[in-house]
Amino acid sequence: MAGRGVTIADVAARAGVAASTVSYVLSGKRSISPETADRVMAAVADLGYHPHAGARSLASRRAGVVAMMLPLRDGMHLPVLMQFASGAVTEARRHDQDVLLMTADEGPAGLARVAASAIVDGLILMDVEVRDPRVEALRRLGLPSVLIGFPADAEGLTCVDLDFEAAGRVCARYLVDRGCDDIALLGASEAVYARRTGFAERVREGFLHRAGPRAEVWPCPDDPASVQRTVKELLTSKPELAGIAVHNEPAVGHVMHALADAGKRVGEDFHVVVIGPDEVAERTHPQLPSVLVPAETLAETAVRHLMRKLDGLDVPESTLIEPQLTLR
Amino acid sequence: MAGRGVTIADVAARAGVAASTVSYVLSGKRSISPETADRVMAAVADLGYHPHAGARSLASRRAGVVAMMLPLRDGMHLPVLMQFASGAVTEARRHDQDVLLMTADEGPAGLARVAASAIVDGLILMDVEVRDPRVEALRRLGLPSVLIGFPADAEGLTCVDLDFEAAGRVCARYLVDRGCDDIALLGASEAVYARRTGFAERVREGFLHRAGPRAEVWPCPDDPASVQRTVKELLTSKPELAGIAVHNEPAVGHVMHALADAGKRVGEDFHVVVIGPDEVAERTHPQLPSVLVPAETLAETAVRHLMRKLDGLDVPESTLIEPQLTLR
DNA sequence: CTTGGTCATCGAAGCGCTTCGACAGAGCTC
DNA sequence: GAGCTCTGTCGAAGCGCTTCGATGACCAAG
Repeated sequence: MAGRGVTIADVAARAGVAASTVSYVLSGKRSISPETADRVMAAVADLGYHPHAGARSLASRRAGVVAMMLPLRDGMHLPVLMQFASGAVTEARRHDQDVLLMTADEGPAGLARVAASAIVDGLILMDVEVRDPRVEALRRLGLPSVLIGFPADAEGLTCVDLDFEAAGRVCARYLVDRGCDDIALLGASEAVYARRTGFAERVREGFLHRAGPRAEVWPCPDDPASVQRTVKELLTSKPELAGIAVHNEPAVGHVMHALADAGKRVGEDFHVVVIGPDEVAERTHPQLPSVLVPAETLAETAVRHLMRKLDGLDVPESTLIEPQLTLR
Repeated sequence: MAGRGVTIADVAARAGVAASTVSYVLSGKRSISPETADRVMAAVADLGYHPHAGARSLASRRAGVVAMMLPLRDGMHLPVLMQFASGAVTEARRHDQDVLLMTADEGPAGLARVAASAIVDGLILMDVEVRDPRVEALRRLGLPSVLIGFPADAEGLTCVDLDFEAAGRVCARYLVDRGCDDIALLGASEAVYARRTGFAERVREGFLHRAGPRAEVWPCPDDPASVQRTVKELLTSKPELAGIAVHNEPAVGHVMHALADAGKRVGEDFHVVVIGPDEVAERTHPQLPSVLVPAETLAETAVRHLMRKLDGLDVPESTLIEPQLTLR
């Protein structure tokens, strides 16, 4: 069936038209009579014709492929990345595009390569950091792109991310709604802030904004001992503390232990809410409510924005995805 | 710098040679004098030239891209998939190839599409099942490919997978070496067997082969209650039981609880070894030794085999990766 | 000195597609 | 019924590369 090397000429011959007519039927760029179009489509189906991607890209200067650069090396939470990749591919296919997978370690040179070789039409850059050398390269290359995350200078770029400030607000509200007056946000470790300033601050602002005057924010390292100590100090300094939001993935388990040690019964006389992946919140006992990074939604939004850019439409420079609180 | 649209003609002009000469310098397919080659390479560097992927693919009938079809939808352990993807991209880049990401839900039609459009030269199919419609499509299309996993009829295909029989042996040996006489393998739930018969049996055979006559294999569902019951029955039926291997990811945590309830102190008077991802074995207390699916190695091997096939070299039809036991 | 053989390079053809301009024929208008 | 404008279709050019055959330069052998 779908023979090797069915060309547009074969389709044209079978339908009794010129190759250009086949092209126009397929692209819809000129009006074609319904009868001709039907015959062409029938020939396409009969022969199992698919345009040669290289030829198409050469002639039309559109590859039909977008690149996705993921930080595969370290750091990011693997399942989240996978969800992201999955969402991006699915959405891209809806637009008849394929997705080329790149790793962040190819860096700016990798971007230059794909741009110059015209192997992709555009690019989605995952996990953008505040000072990211790739961003500068992107500007220079003029390759249409969408970033996940916000670099220091986002001027002229299209960025998508979770609305972390809203996430902070949502967590505060969750605790307040449960009658907690004294609450705290247990923040991330220094390492995280170092890489991506901004997003931690935004959580904190959202949290404080929505919480009462007796809310506090405590930074927190993530090794067991430090968490234990931090929680103990926190409880001592605020004896009325009734709820905390944890924005520090690796610390969540330790926090739960520390609270148990202090005699707090989470879910009853004490409330905890997590900002992080589902797995983290599900692994505790009891399971915790959480606000997660909505990887699929981010990916879909990013792809959709990129498609619009490729079509010459405009898109907002900055898009913030509304956080969702999952109760458990 | 890397201007938009630097062509081979630009490079040729700058180096004072014909375009074909540039091509030959770059591909090494004809001998070129060192002086000329140097001049050409200098021009390439100066102009930031990268060949147009589409043009190259059209002229040479080689896209320089391989597809990787992942089961993004469900089932498989996400982190493992991600490691796999990462390993594949890294290895592919070493061979100057890019990787196109596809999802398994495109099915046979997706394979037909990428084959006919010549967008990729070859394909890596992840998580192949015993009866997999994609395998048939693959045969029909004649697209060079490497499968991860073994379908029912692997004749003429190139397959790579973990050597599950060896994994079973390794686990048995671990327990035997620790002086356990009575040991058991706690197997997977029915659902897993239904999809991919074969690999569970192989673990079992390896286990029994290496273990003493008093070893047993117990199948086990993975909900908490069933695990609890299964473990209890197991301990009753074999009072001398001193170690078990668990080949059932979701059950591991429950097994540990059941053992604790029964008064067994794992790591001291009782031994447990896991066949599964690192995360599963690290999440328990104490952490357990485990044999993991070596995703990166599998990916690298698969890509390497595919490259050889694309170069017309031959590769073994079946490759089994040696399992590694990680002590903790 | 011819002849034959390498070696390094060139020019042209062609890969399969899109796109542009051209052009018949149909349907208007006046 | 002459002059329009539209519509639907065709043919040819050209996208940037690889590859094949040809060619000149040079050298060794006869």
